[in-house]
Amino acid sequence: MSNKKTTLKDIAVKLNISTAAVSKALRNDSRISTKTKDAVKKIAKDLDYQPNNLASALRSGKSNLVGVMVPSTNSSYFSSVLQNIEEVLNSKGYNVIVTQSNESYTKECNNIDTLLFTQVDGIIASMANETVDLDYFEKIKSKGIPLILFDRGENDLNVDYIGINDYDSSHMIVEHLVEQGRKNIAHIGGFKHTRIFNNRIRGYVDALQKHSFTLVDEYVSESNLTIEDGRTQMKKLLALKNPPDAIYAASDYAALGALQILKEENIAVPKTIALVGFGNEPFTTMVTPTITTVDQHSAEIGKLAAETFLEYADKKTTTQQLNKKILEAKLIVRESS
Amino acid sequence: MSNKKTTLKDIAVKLNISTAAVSKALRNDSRISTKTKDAVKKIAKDLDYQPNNLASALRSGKSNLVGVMVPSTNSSYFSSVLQNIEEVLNSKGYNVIVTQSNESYTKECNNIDTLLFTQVDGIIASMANETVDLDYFEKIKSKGIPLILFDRGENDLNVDYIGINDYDSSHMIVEHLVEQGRKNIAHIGGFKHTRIFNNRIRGYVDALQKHSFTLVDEYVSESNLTIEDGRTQMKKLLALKNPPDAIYAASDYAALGALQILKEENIAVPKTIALVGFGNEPFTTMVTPTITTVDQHSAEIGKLAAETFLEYADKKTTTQQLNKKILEAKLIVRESS
DNA sequence: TATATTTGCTTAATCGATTAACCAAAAGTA
DNA sequence: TACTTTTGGTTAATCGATTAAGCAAATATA
Repeated sequence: MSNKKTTLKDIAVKLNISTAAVSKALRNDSRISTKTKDAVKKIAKDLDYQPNNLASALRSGKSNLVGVMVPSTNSSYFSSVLQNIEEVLNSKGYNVIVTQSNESYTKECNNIDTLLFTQVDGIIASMANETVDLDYFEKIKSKGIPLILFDRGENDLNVDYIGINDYDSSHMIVEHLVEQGRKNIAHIGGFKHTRIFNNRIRGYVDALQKHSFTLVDEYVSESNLTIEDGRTQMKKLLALKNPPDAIYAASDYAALGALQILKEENIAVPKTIALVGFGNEPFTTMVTPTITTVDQHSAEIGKLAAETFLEYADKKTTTQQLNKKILEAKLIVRESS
Repeated sequence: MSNKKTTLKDIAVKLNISTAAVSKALRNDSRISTKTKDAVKKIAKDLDYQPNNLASALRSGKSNLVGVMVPSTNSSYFSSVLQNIEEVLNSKGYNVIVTQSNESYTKECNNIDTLLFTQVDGIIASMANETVDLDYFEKIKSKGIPLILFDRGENDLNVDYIGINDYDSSHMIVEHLVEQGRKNIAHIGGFKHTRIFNNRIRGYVDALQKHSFTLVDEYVSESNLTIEDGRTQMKKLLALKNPPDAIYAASDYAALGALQILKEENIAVPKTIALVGFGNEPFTTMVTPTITTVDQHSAEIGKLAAETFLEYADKKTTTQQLNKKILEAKLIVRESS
């Protein structure tokens, strides 16, 4: 019908008052009479008035938009984090813009530019695996926009970080496998330059040492931890003259790849080789055998990330520092170990 | 350092020219000298100037923001659609705001309000399962904002729609099962009030008729098609005095639930009972046996949805009508059938 | 009654980028 | 030389909502 958005002016003209009065009436300013307020609200409803966020955002310097950048929304972990961020922020009047980096540094830089261009009030991000150069993230800081990192973070940026204790998680896993009587534990790991994977590797190495196991170099690999990577690394491990009797993969996807190979080779899991993944992806309960894994408290992390942003939300100046909120991960033992 | 965003004015002051000149210089207006342009661009770069999108959006009436609403990002189908929408739109200078309805009608209404409030230039959506009332979607239309539906659409809204041919897909599946010698084919279906599920049910019924099979009422059920629903329905089917020898589930999740029960009951798949899902979720290749399913061309649908929006993007008036783009789904035969 | 206070608005400036309208100086043309 | 055209800008209005400042009328106070 009207095919045109209603503005404050439309209401003002209709009631023959100023737009200022209309604006105040809608925000329940005490200097506007109840009579006028009621009249304004009635017309507003009739005309289906909705405030133009762009205008108020421009005026107030606040867009009420928060940018979230994840490697991919297509993992139950990130999807759940996202959902919780959205929930918390929506309840506080913020909207969320989601962008995916697809683990690409270039895409990540573009996304950051996009978010800054859109005038977001803050950015919550988990870094791409290949990201090493932090210039683009520094750019966010230099514009005075609060930056909250989760999962894949970076100490050197000196901003807030929310994640689990990866180092301890590795200990937990190794401990568990040792308890099961395993002697030769291999680790299909992520790249060392990504802090969380580095921590998992360190945790693995130190836990072995704690139990006086010797570290076999061939037992540790670095990759992107995809299903395909899991398959490749598993094949390599089986080809060793002394193959391991337990595998700890730093992602459920890699664990799944490993499991596929083990099944193809008719190797009994967990009898001959035990398997542990990381991330508690839903498919770990769908396959046979179900895979032992580590839960990363995605919901909690999403909430904490959002709440951390909110702490900065109404301050005019932003000064951030390294402030870590670390949750304890939870080992979920299933059939594969 | 500066902790303050650079504006046109900052550049203008530095060069002692008007902001209008700066604006034109940056957009390569022919009425600005090369010398001035170069000077402006240099300062812009030095000060790390980034245009305030809110201001230009307000002025031009275009936010360059497109809202996307899906039931959930946590499915490979929606995630892939999303990724492709984003890709196409980003390349044309648009940003994407993603919201999830979690299959809730209330959340969907809130999301629509949010998107309208944010002044998006268009909305691409797939409806929640429980949505029956179309008032909120009508609201989008009445504001003159282009609306593109995909997957879960609705003819009565008279807007563009992109999806697969659900009716034909059911035929394909039944055809396939009949070829495998199956006589008693059950259907774990979605709710009839959702058009796509209704079409799948109709396709199933008509295909049975085509092969002169009698329709057994107990063989058809309606549910939300979650894993749990799949388990429940499968149990019911097994409890019948004449259980089916083939299951066609309208979602992979329901198919997975059914498979879990079949395995628990030690029923051979596909020997005793064949199983077909819908959606080609990655886990269908991860379980044992791998599940036969239907691919919905998520990437293609995402691209088409984005391109359809772009057709309206620069027109001042929007008049939409029912305009369907239907892709043929692809049957992917695997071990379960 | 005279002054102070409160009520209920209006006016005008502002946020930052864009653009129509305008103008002075330089260059071109007859 | 006298007029036209082009060049290279400037001024001011605009998008819609918000808000500081102002002001007249109504009400309260002494």
